[in-house]
Amino acid sequence: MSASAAPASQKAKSKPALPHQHPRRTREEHSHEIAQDYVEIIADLIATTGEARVIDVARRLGVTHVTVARTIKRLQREGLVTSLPYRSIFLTASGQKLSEESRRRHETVVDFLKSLGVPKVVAQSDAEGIEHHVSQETLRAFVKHLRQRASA
Amino acid sequence: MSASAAPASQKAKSKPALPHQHPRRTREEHSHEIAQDYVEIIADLIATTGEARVIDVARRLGVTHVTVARTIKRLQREGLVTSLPYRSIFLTASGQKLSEESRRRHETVVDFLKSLGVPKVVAQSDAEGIEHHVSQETLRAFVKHLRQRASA
DNA sequence: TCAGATATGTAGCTTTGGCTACATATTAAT
DNA sequence: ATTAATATGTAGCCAAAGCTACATATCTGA
Repeated sequence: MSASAAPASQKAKSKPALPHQHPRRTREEHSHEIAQDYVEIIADLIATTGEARVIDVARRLGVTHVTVARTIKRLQREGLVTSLPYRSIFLTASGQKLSEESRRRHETVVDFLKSLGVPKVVAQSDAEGIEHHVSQETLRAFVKHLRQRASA
Repeated sequence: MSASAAPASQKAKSKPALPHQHPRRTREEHSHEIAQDYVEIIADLIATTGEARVIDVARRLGVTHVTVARTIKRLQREGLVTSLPYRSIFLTASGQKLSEESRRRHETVVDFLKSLGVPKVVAQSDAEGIEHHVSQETLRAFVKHLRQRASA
């Protein structure tokens, strides 16, 4: 066997230097997903309980307060939240914006899945993972589908 | 302001000790997603070029060969692949199984998105992220939708 | 008020998934 | 058969996200 393989169907030569079809699941993407989860949760906590505390976020995510505290620092660095020692967490303008976008997207995905007959609980659960990977185009397709359903 | 917040709507007291609604995006889940990506790519490389080399996997993922080599070691530890120094990578029985499941699921998601009118390229791209978060139930709903479409 | 409960912070460890730089093996070509 | 190109491996760095253990601050209730 050669290092480059003797291509069967593909093309012919060794390394056609294919442009990597997808940079994809980079570390960065992942941490951005986490950022979205955080701002979504923070916004929700503020809306429903009046404020967002580290411990609440931790409970929601099922991680320890230490993890949350450290991540909050990162989000602060990135300008999404503000926080002071022993105080509750606030969203900056851009954090607000991101949380709203995320929430809207999240809801669309949930509604869409439910419209397919997926049980509510499952839809909510799946949406949390799916929402981060739905492009504008796909989201629009979801909305279109929902509208068709609605008008039918 | 109290540490526990004065709940508005939620319930009442401070920390109702809500069971964390979702363990979710744990580190483990993430590395499992990566495992699936790897076995999918490895299976595809074997199918299309005859063998899977570290460098090919690296090109497909858009990462360096070092990252791939280390991850392959992990997958080997986990019993999904076998590999020997300077040799190509093989899937174990369970690696095979996982790759097939992943591929099937991937294809279903792509077909489903396309059936919604999402452009092929976008569907493929989105599917890569979405496929890891689609539960059995949701997948079944996708299939059902596809069948209805087909018979319509 | 002050003591106990709860929340937050800090130190430090682990694994994972990125990377560069450099060494070595393998393959391919002359 | 050597050499040059390519692939693989190793060492070691980084950041993120998880953890436990322990210290400190804040809040609440008696």
